[in-house]
Amino acid sequence: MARWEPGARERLQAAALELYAARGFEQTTAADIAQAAGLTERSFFRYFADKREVLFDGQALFQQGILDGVAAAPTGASAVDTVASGLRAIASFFPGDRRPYSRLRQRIIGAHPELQERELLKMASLSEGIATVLRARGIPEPQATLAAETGVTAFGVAFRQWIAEGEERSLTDIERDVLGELRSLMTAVN
Amino acid sequence: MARWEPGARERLQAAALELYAARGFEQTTAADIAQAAGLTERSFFRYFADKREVLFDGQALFQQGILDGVAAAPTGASAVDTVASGLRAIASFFPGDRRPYSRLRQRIIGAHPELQERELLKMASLSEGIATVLRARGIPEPQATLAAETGVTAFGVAFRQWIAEGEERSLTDIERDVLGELRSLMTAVN
DNA sequence: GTCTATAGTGCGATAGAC
DNA sequence: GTCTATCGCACTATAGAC
Repeated sequence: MARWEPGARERLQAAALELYAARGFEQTTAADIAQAAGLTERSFFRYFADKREVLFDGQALFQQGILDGVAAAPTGASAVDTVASGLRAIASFFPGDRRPYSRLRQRIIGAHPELQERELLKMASLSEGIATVLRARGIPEPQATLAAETGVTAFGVAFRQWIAEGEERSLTDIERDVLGELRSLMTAVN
Repeated sequence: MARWEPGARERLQAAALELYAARGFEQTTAADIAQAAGLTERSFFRYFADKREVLFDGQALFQQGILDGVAAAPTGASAVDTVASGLRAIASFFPGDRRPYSRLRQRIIGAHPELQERELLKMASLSEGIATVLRARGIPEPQATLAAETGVTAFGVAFRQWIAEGEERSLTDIERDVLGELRSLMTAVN
């Protein structure tokens, strides 16, 4: 038998999710998580910079998915349409069968301000990434930042709706509706 | 001479700002700040829940200022106009002579992800507060949340421009421009 | 005001894969 | 032998409990 089982990272993530859900974030020590994953506390911090980061490991992939979708928009598309292309692309990361997991994870994050902080930072980093792509496509400031942040806002609203109890529409459909609402909000004559 | 000088809270804030700017956030301990303010480490944590919070003491007033402005909008105004009323109201919190202070503070926050996290959480709380007022005024979801978050985005963009080097326009003027950009972004025909 | 748990870091040791 | 994952230990600082 090997000295260490493979998949330590995944075991740590799974254990953290479970323990955070069961006892809460603060009531769970890094040592608890490590032990549940068959490792020591020191190893936990080799994989994750801090106790929060263990819940955000998929972020890089998620962000790249959106950025690829943004880059795939036709040249000359408006800023908003370009960002919308990113949102459409990322919807495939959240198929219907992922809803229960997303719900659980979001419930944990929502219950702990420290975790919300981290999530907000990730979203801000995503906005900045999108704005950078937009600028590279010739969209000037402040339009690039406004379009990027507004798009991330729309994604957030759509995502929260997607994991709402009883919701059955796909994330793609919800995104489309939310973007429509946003357009009519801003164009209201009043 | 009094056993303790008045204004302990303010002295702690000033000392923290100075030390964070001089050596960085992580290189500054709570004890350092307390000592610079003539207090003990224990007292620091009596005033502020954690090392970050010392930079966000004005937040409650700031948030209330916006919410008052939102509440002051005429009944029946559109969601976006209602939020814009809040932004206009808060601009008076940032007169021209406050620019140097805001710049310094923002430079410190921008240099430290932990502080950005805290700021983002404060802004999220502000969004939620605005959305709550909008709902109370009869604006349904998801419009309330979209308008609130979009408004906070616009404020953020305007504020960052206001503290940019060389910028001399008032925050009010910049806000108006940013809101105009946002409107034309969303109404672009393309 | 003191006392304590825990987060998170630095560094050296070890044990297996190759 | 090298390389790398993991461990062990010492340590500081935060933050909360008493």
